[in-house]
Amino acid sequence: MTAPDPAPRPTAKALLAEELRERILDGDIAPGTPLREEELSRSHGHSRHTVRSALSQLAAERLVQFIPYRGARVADLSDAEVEDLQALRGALEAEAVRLLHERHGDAWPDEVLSPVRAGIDALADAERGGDWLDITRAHADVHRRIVAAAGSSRIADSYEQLNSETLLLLTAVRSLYASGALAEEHRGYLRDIQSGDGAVVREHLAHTSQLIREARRSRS
Amino acid sequence: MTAPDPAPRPTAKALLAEELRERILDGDIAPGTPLREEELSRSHGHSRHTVRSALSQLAAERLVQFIPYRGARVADLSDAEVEDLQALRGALEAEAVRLLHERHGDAWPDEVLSPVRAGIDALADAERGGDWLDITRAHADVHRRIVAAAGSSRIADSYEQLNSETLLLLTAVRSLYASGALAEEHRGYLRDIQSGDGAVVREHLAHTSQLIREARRSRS
DNA sequence: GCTTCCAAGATTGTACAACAATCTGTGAAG
DNA sequence: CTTCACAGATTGTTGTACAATCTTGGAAGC
Repeated sequence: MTAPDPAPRPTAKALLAEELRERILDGDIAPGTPLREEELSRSHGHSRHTVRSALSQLAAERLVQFIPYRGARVADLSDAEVEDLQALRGALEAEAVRLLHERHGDAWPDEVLSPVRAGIDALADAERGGDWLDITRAHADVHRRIVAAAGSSRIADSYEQLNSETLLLLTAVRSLYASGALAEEHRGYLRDIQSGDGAVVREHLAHTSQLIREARRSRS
Repeated sequence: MTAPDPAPRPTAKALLAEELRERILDGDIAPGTPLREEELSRSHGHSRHTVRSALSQLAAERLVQFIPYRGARVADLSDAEVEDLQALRGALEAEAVRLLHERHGDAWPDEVLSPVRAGIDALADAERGGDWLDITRAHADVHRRIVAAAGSSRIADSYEQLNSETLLLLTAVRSLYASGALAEEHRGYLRDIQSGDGAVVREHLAHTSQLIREARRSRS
């Protein structure tokens, strides 16, 4: 009996997509920037065909927008779309929390809480480190771990996608949290969601949305 | 001021994807069937490149599974994956219902209810017609309209995707509902969800899941 | 001066062909 | 009966070419 595909060899398309995704999420390529096939082809040493598949892969992940005969550009979300995105994230995270409560009641076991706590510890480290990108990713990771704990791989997958998009829209924002109190805030959040109440999730996200909105405003 | 892209001309890739999607959802091509690039290329008169992009588009929609060097085949969901899929659908529809309740209270206005009622009427027609495929699609459409009414295009999009997948897994099942009482059942459902209670949604979906599970069992 | 329209240039979409990389099945060797 | 190697099948990637479409700059008309 063999394990089911632990590591399917990466194709050139996948590698290229990975590299571009990385650069986009690092803010190396700003939202709205056109991604020219010919240019990427030259700079990355792949054929235009391969570039095209990598781009359409990223388009499927919504990191780039692809319009026929007009090419691909790094996605640039409107305020309304940001709002919508957060609503969707809320729906998934609230459902994850509800499932966890349904299964474990008001006091979740360590096997559930531990990974999340580890994520929060990593977030605390990142905050001490002070690098904004690290903090953002550590923050996203805390939420991802909460959703993953619910055990629905499908919900976790969808959430993962959205996380990626959220990271993207945060690239334009360089200093969301001045305080450095994120880790502490999330310890409280982890305590509160054990009630299984979706309203707690939505309130938390609404707070984040608010910060994002302000940050975007101050920068346009 | 021009309207924002009402109808971007369809590319060959999009047309081919559309055609394949249609055939897959109609049950014309059974789950598990391999989709050979060369063969599709010949039979549809497109280059292998075009076939490949169409296939990877469908893979992004999860209608086909794509494994490097092994090709694409029509997706075939395990029971666990079906369960997971329903959980995700539940999360989205419950959130849509919650949003609608938040906005409209316990008695939703006609502008919200009308499209859904129209969908239910269409479902009733389909039931009278007796064609199983029509019934399934009309049923899916009722739920889609409920989610769409919530006004979050992002949630609606995600739900649409899942609907497509659900339709796919139903292709293997030819007689879910013997009764022909679907339309009536959904009039009741539409009444009940106006309370905004997600539990109503989950219960309804659980019922559907149960039927799907039995139907799959009796056929393997 | 301003708008309208057209013609290059730029960019993407699709095709054909070829070869490399990888999987799969079949039969020989043990 | 199992293991292994090899040939055939299939996918991954590249190169090139051309068609389809968008974009831009400027000429013509008001």
